Amino acid sequence: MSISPFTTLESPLTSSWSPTNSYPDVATWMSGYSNRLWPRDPKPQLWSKFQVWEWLQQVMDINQIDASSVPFQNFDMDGHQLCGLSYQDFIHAAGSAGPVLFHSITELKWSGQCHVELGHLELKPELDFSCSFSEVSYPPADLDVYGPSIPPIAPVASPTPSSPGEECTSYTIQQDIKRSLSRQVKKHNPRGIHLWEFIRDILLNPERNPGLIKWEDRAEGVFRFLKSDAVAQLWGKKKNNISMTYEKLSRAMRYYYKREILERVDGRRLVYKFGRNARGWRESDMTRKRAPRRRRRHIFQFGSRLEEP
DNA sequence: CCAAAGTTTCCTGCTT
DNA sequence: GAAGCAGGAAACTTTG
Repeated sequence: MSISPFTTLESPLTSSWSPTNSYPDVATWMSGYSNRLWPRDPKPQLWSKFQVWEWLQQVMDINQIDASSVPFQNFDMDGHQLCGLSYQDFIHAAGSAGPVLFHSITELKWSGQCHVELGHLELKPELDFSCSFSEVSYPPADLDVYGPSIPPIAPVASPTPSSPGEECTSYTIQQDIKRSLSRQVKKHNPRGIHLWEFIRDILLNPERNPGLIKWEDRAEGVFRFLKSDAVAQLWGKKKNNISMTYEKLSRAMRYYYKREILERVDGRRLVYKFGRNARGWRESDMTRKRAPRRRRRHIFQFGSRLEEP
């Protein structure tokens, strides 16, 4: 059995997520993935690349931002590099989600241990924040690992302009966050992450994939379930549905054929292939995103977005 | 309240 | 015979 590097991470839910705990390695993995454990190192400057990704995913999950709208590969950096990014860098790297991410990391840098949940932001009533960000889609038991809610953005947000004369006031950041979230949350997204995105994220995160799914043909997007029941349990945990089975999960997968998110792979059990409407799984997507367009202070390229199909 | 999207659940029949 | 696949049908949850 492969032991995930997150064995040391503890979660109050790890021992209770499944009545039988039939997949301890999965449970361990889950403790970091969907139980929303914040990276334990309170100083973001000390985060590993993986912790940066974890932070990224959690900020987007919590604020119900469509994960596919932010190129994770633009954040292929450790915490030190992340903390060096300016407000404009975040805009370039994450587009409309940039203000939210910038605010989150700014809070973490200053507070050392808290993270931002937009539902707790003290926004002016006249801003007409119609979306309910306090309504997170995770069990309340998960929330206590986050620590206290964050104070208002204004006193601590202190963006670093990328160039002289580039002013970023807390007011404009707050406006950006408002606009960003208005755009993001309007997208119809019934229950958070989609199944195919969940599968894709497992495949793209080998560090956290303890032999659940593997690529059969990386270039063609062909993959195979190694532990179908474990993946189903994981998906069920994600959706707060303990009765999820591979049979049900596979039915949902088959619905993707019609939408060309998946293509049929005949004659091979547990094998699927990403279709033309699946985004963000190609290696070429990632390498293209990293190619520098112009000289910047940091080694990563900002500004490109994942292609829409 | 309604419609739509995206599953979830159940089912029958077929294949490996 | 078990496990998986295929797809119809209905129900369900969430969002706009």
